[in-house]
Amino acid sequence: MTHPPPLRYDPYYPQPPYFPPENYGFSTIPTVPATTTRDPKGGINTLFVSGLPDDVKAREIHNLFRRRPGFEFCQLKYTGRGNQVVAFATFVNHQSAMAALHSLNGVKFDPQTGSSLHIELARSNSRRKNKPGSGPYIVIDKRTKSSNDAHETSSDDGDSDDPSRPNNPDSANKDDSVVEKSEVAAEADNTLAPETEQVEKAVDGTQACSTLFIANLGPLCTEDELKQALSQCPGFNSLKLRARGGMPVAFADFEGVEQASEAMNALQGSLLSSSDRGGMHIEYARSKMRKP
DNA sequence: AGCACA
Repeated sequence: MTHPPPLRYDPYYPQPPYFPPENYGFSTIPTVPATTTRDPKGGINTLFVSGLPDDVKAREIHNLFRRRPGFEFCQLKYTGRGNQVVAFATFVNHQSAMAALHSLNGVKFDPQTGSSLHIELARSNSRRKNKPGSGPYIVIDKRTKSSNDAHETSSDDGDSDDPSRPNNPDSANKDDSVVEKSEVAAEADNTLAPETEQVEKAVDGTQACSTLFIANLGPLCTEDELKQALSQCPGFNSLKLRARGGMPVAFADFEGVEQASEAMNALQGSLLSSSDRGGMHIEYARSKMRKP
């Protein structure tokens, strides 16, 4: 009920691609030397991701792809078109990129809002490597207010290292003010969102917390099976299972907010053997679990 | 939609 007004949400959405990801329409193309020209199609290892909520974090993109085989690195890009955000994920080869594409395309990224991912092959591969020491996430901010005067990696290659939207004539290759940020600075932008705070809030208004609230568990859910599911997440500390009325809920504590977010990402909607009402529903808890 | 333990 307290969803943010959808007024700022630009319903721009890339249309279905003109070209399917296979070689349809390429029958008349002469022999393509895989030398100097940019590899067409078959050599694309980078995915273009749209359909993201405007408050998506680079960390979330990273968590989305990090378990996919062959994943290398990803970028989050503020397009400057409203609050629209797109992402690029790069894999070791075309096959693993296609595998990730097929397994994640159309997946509901945010169960709260129902926004689902739209993934296509990018036009060109991302070239930026994830440099250690510069932060784990790469954020490209092309929003109108270029409040970042630092340009550490702005000109490390003359190529169009930035795969633009596959279907948008408006993809202007002006100047990529590429700044590697931490995730905190992502939405601290005074251009269009003056209401945003430094604290990270989920779409439903809940606040990020290192403890997770887990609901939609089956009535026969046991602490052990939940622990088993949670222990595959890094930073998992402890679990408390409480039966409220008939439906049990659980609280899972993590080392930090980031690990809790990763776990929520990894386990959201997943089924336990005791599940009888669909997958787990995970949110940030309203307060952190007391110290053990 | 449902959020406890101190």
